[in-house]
Formats: sequence, structure tokens, C-alpha cells
Amino acid sequence: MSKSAIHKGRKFEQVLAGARDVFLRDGFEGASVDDIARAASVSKATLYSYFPDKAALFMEMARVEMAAQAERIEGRVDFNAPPNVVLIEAGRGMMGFMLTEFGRRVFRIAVAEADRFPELGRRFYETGPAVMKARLREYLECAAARGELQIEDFDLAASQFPELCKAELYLKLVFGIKETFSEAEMERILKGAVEMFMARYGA
Amino acid sequence: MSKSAIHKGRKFEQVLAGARDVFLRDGFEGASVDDIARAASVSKATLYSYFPDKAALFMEMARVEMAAQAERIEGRVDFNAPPNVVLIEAGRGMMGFMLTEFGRRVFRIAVAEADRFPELGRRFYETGPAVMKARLREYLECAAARGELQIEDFDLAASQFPELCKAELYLKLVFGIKETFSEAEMERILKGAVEMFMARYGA
DNA sequence: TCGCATCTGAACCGATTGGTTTATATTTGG
DNA sequence: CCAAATATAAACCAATCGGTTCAGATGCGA
Repeated sequence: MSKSAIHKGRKFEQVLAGARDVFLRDGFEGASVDDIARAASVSKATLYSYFPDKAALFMEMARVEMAAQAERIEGRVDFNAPPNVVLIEAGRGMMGFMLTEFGRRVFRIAVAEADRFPELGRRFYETGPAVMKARLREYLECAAARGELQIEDFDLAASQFPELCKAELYLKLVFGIKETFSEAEMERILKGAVEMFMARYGA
Repeated sequence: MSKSAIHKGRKFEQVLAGARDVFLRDGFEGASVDDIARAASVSKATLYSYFPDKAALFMEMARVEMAAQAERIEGRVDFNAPPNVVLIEAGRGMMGFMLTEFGRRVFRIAVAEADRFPELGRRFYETGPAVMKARLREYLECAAARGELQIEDFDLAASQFPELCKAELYLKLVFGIKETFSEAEMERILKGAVEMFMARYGA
């Protein structure tokens, strides 16, 4: 009773969990409501007592899932640490999420359904990449003020670094060429990203 | 009769064109065979006389479309030109494709269906990003041999530059935040990419 | 233990889907 | 101009889908 507003029943979480599993596995069109109900160990009638239709269920699970993701990103950024420490840390976090089975699936869904659910794409962007970029930008300004970096276009710089971290990884992941990367490979890309960034913006 | 091997009929191209339009608009699941037949101005029976099922039609149109895309990329790369010319040119080409309505749709489909059609993702990667990377790498080695660049890890460098060109653009495009970018914005990103690349690898 | 809210399972509905068939029309090469 | 190849429209099929309904089971607070 003290939880949230809209719902009334006790199996709410079950439904969301089932929806998450099936939607992430099969996509929006591909997922059948019967499948979701089965995965949630819940009757279809119960499911429809919570949500008016399939799309609403989908959006709600996406909302919840992305909120959780945003919270996960709340990884510490030490604003006083030197750039090559902070950058490595931030890059590692990003790559960690990208390399998750879960991370890939969420990304795929967001891309695939960005047409059908325009709000979904926007939300994914804003709770994911946008917050990371904003935080990074904050740090960059901080470090620049200390004279550790020399940046003119902070917005651009904060966008460039995450992109650098995707080199060699991202495309192969998204298109299913390769699903796992060794620690050594990750370190090589990460090191390359930081070196390039520092070569351009280092003081 | 002198054309290709498998098919026999005269409306083959029509069918492929219709399939392209509808699949790119609605995705694989979302597209109905009746819709495709209608878009192709062809009867469903005719369509099924060419292709055994929906999936085969989809893969064939993807194959053709990606082959065409690969040909399009055959843009000149002058191996004797200096880096900051070649890089700008290559980056501009990439961004040009990304910013096309068509380019975005193809990308979305490839991502969305990479699970269902593993070969599709692989093919998209190999006829698109991979060829660009290979060509760029070739050039980088050439320019390094001339002493215009100083690169240790050519593979990494050839992956980094395209990623840099996506900064600020790509994510917004993919998630539908923004669909068009002014010439000035593109130039800013492009210039930023080249500057960063040269700061790291310039001789 | 009673009473009320929630949950269940299964049947059901109308719509749509991928795919087939059939009888007829049209094109085309010789 | 004929005959074989190819295309057509429409009806049809079985399956699946999202969504509804309902009679009864189940859990829970008092």
C-alpha cells in the first residue's frame, strides 16, 4: 500500500519481471502476451488487470529498467583525480555495460523500437549516454580549470571520449560478430582512447 | 535470360523493390507479405513463385541492398594525398551515409534483426564498416610509410577515426533525438575528429 | 471463520498472419 | 497465331495474436 500509485495487486513485480525477460529476448512484436504471462507465472487476466495493453506494459518495463540502469551508472567520479585516472574509470564502466548480455539486449530493443515508440529512444538516450556525457563534461571543466586539460569545446570533448572507447568493440558487438572480449583487448582499446584524448587535450 | 541464375520471371525486380520499401519501413515482423505484394504491384502468388518464404525474400533484399551500399562506398581514396585531406573526405562520406534516411533505416533493421538473422548482421558489418576500416587502414600504412603519420597499432587507429566522426551525431540519430544536422555542425565534428587524430598520430 | 479482493485457467472473439490453391488471364517466343 | 510460360485475383487454410469474459479458486485481513 505504501509503494506506488497506479497498481493494486500483489503480483505486479512478477509481471514486470516476466515482461522484461520476454521483451528483451523477443522484441516488442516478437513477444506474445501469453508468453509473458507464462514467464511471469501469472494469468493473462491478471496481467491485463494491471496494464491496459501490450504497449503500456512494454513502456512501463522499459521505464523501470532504464531507471535501474541510470542508478547503476551512478558510479563514483572523483572530481579531484587526474584525467588519466578518471577517464580510464569512466571508459571501463561504459565498456562493462556494453559487454553485458543485458546491455546489448536493451540497446537493440531501444534501436529497433525507436520508430514505434519515439519516447523510448529518447528516454534511453537521456538516462544512459546523456547522463554519462553530462557527468564527463562536468569533470572535464573541472580538470580544465585546474589546468590539467586544455579544452575549447567541452561538449564535443565529452562526446568524443565515449566514442573512442567503442573502437573495435561496439560494431562487432551490435552486429553479433563477436560477443566477448578478453581483458587484454579491452585494456588495449581503453589505453588507446585515453592516449588519444590526452594527446589532443592534455595540458 | 542472360541475367542471373535462380529466378525465371520478369517481375523479379519489382518484388525486390517492394520488399525493400516495406521491410525498411516496417521491419521484418512488422511487414506483411500482402503489403509487400501490393507495394510491388504483384500478386502474392507471383511473389511466392520467386521466394520460398518471407525470410528468404528478406535476406535476398538485404543482400542486394548491401551489395549496392558497398559499391556506393567505393568512393575514391587518394593514397597520395595528405592525411588531413583524406581523413576529412572519408569522414564526410561516412557521415553522409549515416545521415541518410535510408542509411538509418538499414542500420536499424540490421541491428534489430541481428538476432533472428545472424548472417544479416555479419554481412552488414562486412560490406559496410569493415570495408571502410580496411581501406582506411591501407591508407594509414601508406601515409605512415611516407612519414606523414606515426602509428603503432594500425588496426586500432583505423577503428578510432570513424568512431570519432560519430561523436554527438550518431547516438542522437539512432535514438531519434535529432534527424538532421546543419553543415556547420557536421564541420565542427569532422574538424574535431581530424584534429584529435592528428594530435595523436601526426608526425 | 467470514467476506472481500485478487488471481486463475480456459474458453472465446475477431483480426491478421504466412502460405496455398485454383481457375483465368496475359505475355512472349517461335 | 498458337502454345508454353508466367502472372493474376480471390478464396481459402491453419495458426497465432491481442484482448475479453466468467465461473470458481485462493489468499488475506479482521
